[in-house]
Amino acid sequence: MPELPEVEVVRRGLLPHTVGRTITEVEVLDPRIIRRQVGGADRLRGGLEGSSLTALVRRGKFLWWRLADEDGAELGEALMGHLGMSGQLRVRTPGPSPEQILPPESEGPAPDPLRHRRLTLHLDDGGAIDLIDQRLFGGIWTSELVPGADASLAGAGSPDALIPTDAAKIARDVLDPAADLPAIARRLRTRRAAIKTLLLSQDLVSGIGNIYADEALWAARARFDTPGAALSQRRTHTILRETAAVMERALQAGGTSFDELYVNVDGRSGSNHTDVYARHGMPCSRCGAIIVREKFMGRSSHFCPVCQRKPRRN
DNA sequence: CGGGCCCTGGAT
DNA sequence: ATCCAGGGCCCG
Repeated sequence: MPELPEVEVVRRGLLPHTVGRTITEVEVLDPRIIRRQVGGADRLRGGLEGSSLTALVRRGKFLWWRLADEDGAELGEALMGHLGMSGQLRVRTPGPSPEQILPPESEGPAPDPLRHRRLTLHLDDGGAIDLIDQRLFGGIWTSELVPGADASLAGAGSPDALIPTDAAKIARDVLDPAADLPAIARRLRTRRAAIKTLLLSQDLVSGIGNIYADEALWAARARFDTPGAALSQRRTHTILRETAAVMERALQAGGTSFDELYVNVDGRSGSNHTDVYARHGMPCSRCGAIIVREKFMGRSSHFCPVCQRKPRRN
C-alpha cells in the first residue's frame, strides 16, 4: 500500500522519464480510473495530448505533473494522480509494446505485469507511463492550479506555491521542509479523536496511512487509541518526529512492500521491514512482548501491549 | 467524527 | 460463499 515514502520513490523514479517529455497520446483502457475529471475521458485526452510535462510534484500521497502547451506556456491545470492502495505508475522505455514483451507461452501461468493496466500516457520519446491498478482505488485527472495557502513550495519538486484545487485541502506532510511540526502537534492536541485517527487525517498532516501510523506510534511508544487532547505537546511532537524518521528510513530503503501491490517504476519492490505492522503474534523487537492486532475504525491496528501505553495525564 | 462506500482477488 | 485489505470522499 503506497504511503508517502513509496509515492516519493515513485516520483523520483518517474522524474527523469517524464519531465521534459510531451504526451502524444492518452490511452484509456478502463475509464473508471479517471476519477474526478470534469468532462470525463474526452476532456482528459483533449487537455493532455500535445502538452508537455514540466515538473512532477508530491504532497502527501498525491502526485501531480505541471503542464505546458506546445509553445511552452504554463497551463492553468495540473495532471493529478493518486495510487490509492494498489496503484502503480510504471515506466515503459522506448521499445516493444506490452503485448510483445510478455514472455512467450512457456509453462506455468506467467503473471502478466500489465494485467490491470488502466491508462497509458504515451510520450514523445516512444516511451510510456502505465497506470496499473488492481483495486481501482487510485485515479488520474486534471485539476486547476490555485495559489497555495502560503508562499512556500506546494510540495516536493514544485517550482512554486501553486497547488491543484484537489490537493489544496491536503496538509503538508512530515517530510516537507515547510511543515511546522510543533504547530501541527498543537492542532492535534485540540482534538478528542484517537491519535491514530488524527495521524490518518490528511487535512491535519498528510502522507500517513495505516502502516506508517502503526509504525510511528510504536516508535513513539504511544497507543493508537490515546485521544489527541490527552497527549502533551512534547509527546505529540515526538510522535510527529518519529513519523518523519520512520518515513525517512523507509525512503532510504526504497519503500516498504508487503505484497506485489507496491513496486517502483521499474517493477521492483522495496524492503519489507516493519516493527509492528502485520507482526501480530510475533515478539516486540523492543521488549519481547507479543504484538497484538486489534480492529479499530474498520482497520487493523498493530501494537505492543507492553511498551506502547496510554500516557499519564499531561 | 465515525461509518459506509468504492473495487478486486487471494485466503479461508 | 464469505471475509479481508484499505485511501479518500461523502453522508448523517
